[in-house]
Amino acid sequence: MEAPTPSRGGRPARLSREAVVGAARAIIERDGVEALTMRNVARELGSSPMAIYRHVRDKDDLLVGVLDCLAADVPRPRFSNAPRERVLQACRAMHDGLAEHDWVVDVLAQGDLIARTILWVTEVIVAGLIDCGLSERQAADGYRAIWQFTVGELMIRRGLRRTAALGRTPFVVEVLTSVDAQEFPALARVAPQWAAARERDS
Amino acid sequence: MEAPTPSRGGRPARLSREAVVGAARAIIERDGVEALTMRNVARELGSSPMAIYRHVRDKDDLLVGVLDCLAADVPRPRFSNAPRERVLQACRAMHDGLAEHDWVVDVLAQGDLIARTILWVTEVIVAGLIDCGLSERQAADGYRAIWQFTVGELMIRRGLRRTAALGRTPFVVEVLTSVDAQEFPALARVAPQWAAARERDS
DNA sequence: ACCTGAACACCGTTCAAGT
DNA sequence: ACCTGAACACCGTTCAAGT
Repeated sequence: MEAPTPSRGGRPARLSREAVVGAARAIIERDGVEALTMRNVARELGSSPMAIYRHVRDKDDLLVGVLDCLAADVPRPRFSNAPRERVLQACRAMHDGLAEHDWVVDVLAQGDLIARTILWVTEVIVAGLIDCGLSERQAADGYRAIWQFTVGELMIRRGLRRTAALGRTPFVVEVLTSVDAQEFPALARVAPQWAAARERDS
Repeated sequence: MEAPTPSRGGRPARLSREAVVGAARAIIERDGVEALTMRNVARELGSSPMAIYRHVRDKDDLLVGVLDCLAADVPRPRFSNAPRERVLQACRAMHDGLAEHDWVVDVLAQGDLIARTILWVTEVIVAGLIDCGLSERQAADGYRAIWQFTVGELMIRRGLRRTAALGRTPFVVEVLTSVDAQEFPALARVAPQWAAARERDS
């Protein structure tokens, strides 16, 4: 999984999976996910596009690599003694870790992925829920709900960021605030509330 | 917005926005979103790729068109008298309407979008929440939470479907069930629970 | 063993020209 | 006014060849 082979003889490797993933991450953080192309990674490394395929199976594999090395950077908080508080801390760590790089939802949308390097968060959450008195089944369901909520939040936040980056007022806000009071009285009443888009955890 | 112009003289139109959107929808439902290319739409209509741009601004605009005509098909349930029940009915309508075409999360991930033809669902939910005694602010927040939860569910479901379509067991399930009991005791305990992936509403 | 160059089969979109 | 053809600037990836 790390080096392609123990490298017995032959031409010495100039690239490595680590280097390729690193270059990909640099590109994403500098120019956004949409700038991540195999050809750009190659340019970043000063090599031909095809050299990359020696160290990474395909673009998806590369993306998982970046995801994994990102997850490794999520800071591990000093956990409280109270189980309930511990769960919240872990949720916050997960949420903040992901929110920092909101492009991950693009990857998440692609397929079901999980970074092994972040399993400790899952462990803390599930353990905390059990310590709160939940059954194993309830804990599993609880984790699923938390994950679902988090993914939803990331996705919405990303959409809003995108249009914000374009300098336009979000399409959703525009539609919801300019609603016809005759047709949609309740929506018209709450219209002023939408602008106050705050951020919260689970 | 509908026809490009009232069409005063000149060459008669063979295509229309309606036809283009219809072809796009047919392609998506037959072959999946990844098959939706401008060139494929053109082929479906027996025209040149560029003819399409006369009726649709760009690919995003086309996608919004499909989304809108899909939303128009969401059936409107006979609503209960109890406000709480009404909210649940509307949530279910929204969820089921979206779940039927799970590719919409791809579009949602692209940017913040909303189909005007489905605002009635939003109206019912917000009105119902207010009737339940929530303040306008609470109702707005409540709707946001429901939407977030729904989007998260769709996204996860889509990821699982994708890998299921490939015939593989989901990556997430694989990782979570093969976890090291030493390192992650709580995860090992709940491991048997993950397989039972059921479906629920908010 | 590792890397390169040329090539394949695609994209979305612009632009000038036809009818 | 509507449509077409050719072209541009891209993609990810395969394959045969170089070192």
